[in-house]
Amino acid sequence: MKFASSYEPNQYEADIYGAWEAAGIFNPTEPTVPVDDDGDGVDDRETEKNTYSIVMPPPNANGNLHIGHGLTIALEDSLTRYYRLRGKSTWYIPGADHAGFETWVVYEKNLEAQGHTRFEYDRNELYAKVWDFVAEQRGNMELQLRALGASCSWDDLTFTLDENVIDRVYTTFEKMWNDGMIYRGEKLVNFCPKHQTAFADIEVEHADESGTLWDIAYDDIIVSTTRPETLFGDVAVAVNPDDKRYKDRIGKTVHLPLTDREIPIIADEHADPEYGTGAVKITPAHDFDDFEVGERHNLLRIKVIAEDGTMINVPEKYQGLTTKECRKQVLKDLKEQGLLKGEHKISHSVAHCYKCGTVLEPTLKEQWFVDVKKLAKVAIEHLENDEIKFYPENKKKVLINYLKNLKDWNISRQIPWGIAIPMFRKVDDTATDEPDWIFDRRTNLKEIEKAGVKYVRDEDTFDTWFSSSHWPIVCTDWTAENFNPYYPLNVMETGADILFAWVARMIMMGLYVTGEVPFKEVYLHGLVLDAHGKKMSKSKGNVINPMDLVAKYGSDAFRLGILRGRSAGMNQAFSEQSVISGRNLCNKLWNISRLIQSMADNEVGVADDAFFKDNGRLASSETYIPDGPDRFARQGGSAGVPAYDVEGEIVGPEKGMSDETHSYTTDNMGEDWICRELNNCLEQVEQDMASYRFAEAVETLYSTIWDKYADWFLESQKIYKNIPLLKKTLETLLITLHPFAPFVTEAIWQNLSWTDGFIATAKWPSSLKYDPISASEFESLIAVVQEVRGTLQALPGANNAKKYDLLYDNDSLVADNLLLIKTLTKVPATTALEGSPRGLRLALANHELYLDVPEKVVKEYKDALTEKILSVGRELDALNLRMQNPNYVERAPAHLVLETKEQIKEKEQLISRLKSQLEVI
RNA sequence: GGGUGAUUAGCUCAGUUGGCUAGAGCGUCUCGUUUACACCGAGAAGGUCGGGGGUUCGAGCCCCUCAUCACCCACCA
Repeated sequence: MKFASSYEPNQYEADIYGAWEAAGIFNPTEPTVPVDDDGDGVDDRETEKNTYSIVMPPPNANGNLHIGHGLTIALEDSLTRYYRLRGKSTWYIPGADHAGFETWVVYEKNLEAQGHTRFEYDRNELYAKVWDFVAEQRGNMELQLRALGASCSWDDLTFTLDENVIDRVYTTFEKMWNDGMIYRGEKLVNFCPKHQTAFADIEVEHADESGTLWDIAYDDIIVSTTRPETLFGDVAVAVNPDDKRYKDRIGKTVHLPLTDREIPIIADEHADPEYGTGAVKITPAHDFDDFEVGERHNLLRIKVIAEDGTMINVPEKYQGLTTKECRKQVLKDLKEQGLLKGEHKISHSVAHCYKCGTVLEPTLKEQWFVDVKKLAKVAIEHLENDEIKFYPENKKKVLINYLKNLKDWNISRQIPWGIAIPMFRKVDDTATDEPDWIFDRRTNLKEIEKAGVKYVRDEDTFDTWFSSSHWPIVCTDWTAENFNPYYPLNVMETGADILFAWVARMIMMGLYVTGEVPFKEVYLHGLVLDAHGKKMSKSKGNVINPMDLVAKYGSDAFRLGILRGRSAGMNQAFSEQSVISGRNLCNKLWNISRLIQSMADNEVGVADDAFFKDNGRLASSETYIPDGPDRFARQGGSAGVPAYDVEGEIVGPEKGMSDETHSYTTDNMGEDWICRELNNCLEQVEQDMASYRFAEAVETLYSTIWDKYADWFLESQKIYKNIPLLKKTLETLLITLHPFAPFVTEAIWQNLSWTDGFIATAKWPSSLKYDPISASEFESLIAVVQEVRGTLQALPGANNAKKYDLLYDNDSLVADNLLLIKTLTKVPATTALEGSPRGLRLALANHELYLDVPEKVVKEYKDALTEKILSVGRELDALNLRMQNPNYVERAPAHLVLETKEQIKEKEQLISRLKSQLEVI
């Protein structure tokens, strides 16, 4: 007997994971390479796949997992294990992210701490340094994934800087370049002066801040600005074409303060007559709106702020100042000249670097852009064609809406840690016929030569989303030539917060590269918030480390807990209580198994159980038969009735069903009932998994295991001991729970004396056979037991259960199950009533049951009885009211009306019985 | 300004196409140490489902409206 009295996860988890991994059960069974048995050079496989593929959103290679990863793994691994048990060739592909910018920020901080800067090294040196830095840290997160039980195929781990990834990205880029979808443009980009890199729009964080709006006189026209220092870059003043105040001035010029330049007054819709003075200065090189105005009016772009945040192209006096210093100086000078006409406090939103919080500077830069129009259009078509199903559903609409308004995508980043952009610029001016830029994969070289012309490498790297958008393609090793049963993926599971950044781009890229959508379904999870529903953040100090929880309560408890109460796309608070409840369930299941194992150990023989004989594990002797008539008590049947299938049809004349694992029969109501409940549970879990309702699946399992299996079935089996059925039903529960709680179910499986192999690769259970009539009669018995218990506890005094006998009269359900009822209610005796009724009648419509309580106690119970009659009366009134409504009788479904009628009859009967009891008192 | 979601028990949340007395976990209260489990067992209290209106025989669920909260996108000279 190996079962300890409680389940200690730490004793098992690491060993179990190690055993799984060593056995290679996480690897897919269906090959990715073509199968060509007949040698005709064509892949023999059908296109219909018996595969299940899912990729892991790659966690940062050199980081630790946070609670969001914990949720991710709980979701993805539950799916993976579920489909593995369902017999699919399952491929859960793990990944590690070089996390371009994130890692770079951490590394640069390190570098600075050592008194160095990035400018001391060239790109190749920096790349190598970061590579080593990451290599040192790497492995932590992979260990943590194992601790969470992720059943991923480790041999196939994909790192975002793997050669095949870079290869694929270059191939796509080349294709886009040739298709004319890549262009180099000088545009305004959000630039972080601290990190010296540009961002995509999507990476920018906006925050409302208070600022100052200054009114400055450009001759007689007053303009308002929050950034006076940019006035040196002004090239026009814009007014609204409909603004009567300035109508006559359009086309004229004004003098730009602090300079000797004249700038034109132009008419543009951008100027809002309602805002400020209605006149706005135009600085195309340093403001997004002004950039567009500049494009419309063909204005010059004068860059006055350098990338390091200092002033350039300005009068000597201001040259080299930081923007902050310059603003101060400009304001001072304007004031002195009497040109500063006013200032107002305003609130406006300011763009910040999402990493360091520095205010981003709109900066004119030459960058590589992807023309996304075609990509977005194709993606929208496929989305509208319903080729991808979204959970939650509404995200599809949100995504389409985003794609419709998508602007060209800046893919250049000025960070060494990333995939180099494979473009080279011509330096040899003499070869004027050659294009200025050429594509070449030799990015390890600073300089290349082609047809006698020299080119130098672009020093930028790709936006990580450009390469990540290939994730389903590179992870599954998709190629144009071969059939790949794993592409498209069955599902893409990831955070709702990266719907635009990642999911949208994977769809566009998948379609562009493969012509197919990259996945069939998308499940998006929300944020895991702290216990009070607040975002977790380091600064708030409310971050919860998933590894702490795993260490404290076990991996399964964490998984069960984090899945509980969570639904697709919703941000939801994390509750440690749920984890504790998960831990309790694991322990409960452990003890259930312990009990069943001990029953099996003490079992004294099941003659026809071939399985055990074959295994030679069991010493046979006699069947245990308890006292009393209970052994084969089944209403409407007797021992050895034929087995029934789910619909209640007799499927075989013989007692006993042959099953792959065990022969079992159901011999009493409780056994039929638990089979029915387990079938319901199975069906429910299957439906829930198909529709990604993880929390509901867990909930169903929890209540089936605890409230049904343990509380009623196992309690009843303390009398009956139907060992083959106990084994069969336990296995059913274990396998069904395995996707969510892999460790404890495996630990039990390995401890049970009769099981073989790993539960992780067991066969998903099929439904159990039972007698449905008998099953529903067990519910009557439950109702009887509950009424007895409830009444006993409501009686005055303590320990009533042990004081009063239960009397029954003319009640076959009770008469046939005396021992069971006695055991479950703990009454001292269950006795047939002789003579006239006495004691307290139980509030059950269809049963003649009394508690043998003395007169005095019955009288003390009078108030409770009166209250009971009143409450049943209220229910009866509601039912009668319903029946009195002719529309209900006519229009509601017949079965509902019938049900109502029956209920009325039942309540009336109950009331009359209780009333007669009251009269006696 | 555009959009999305939320509002159900003390707390965190379920509640699939409308159907009977709205559920769970944790918490609270009462009782119980019967050798599977105190990480336990039995019982109980606790909700006019954010407000208002509508459709329907019937609304937590559908429609309209208001309120509050959260998030996303755009803009803010």
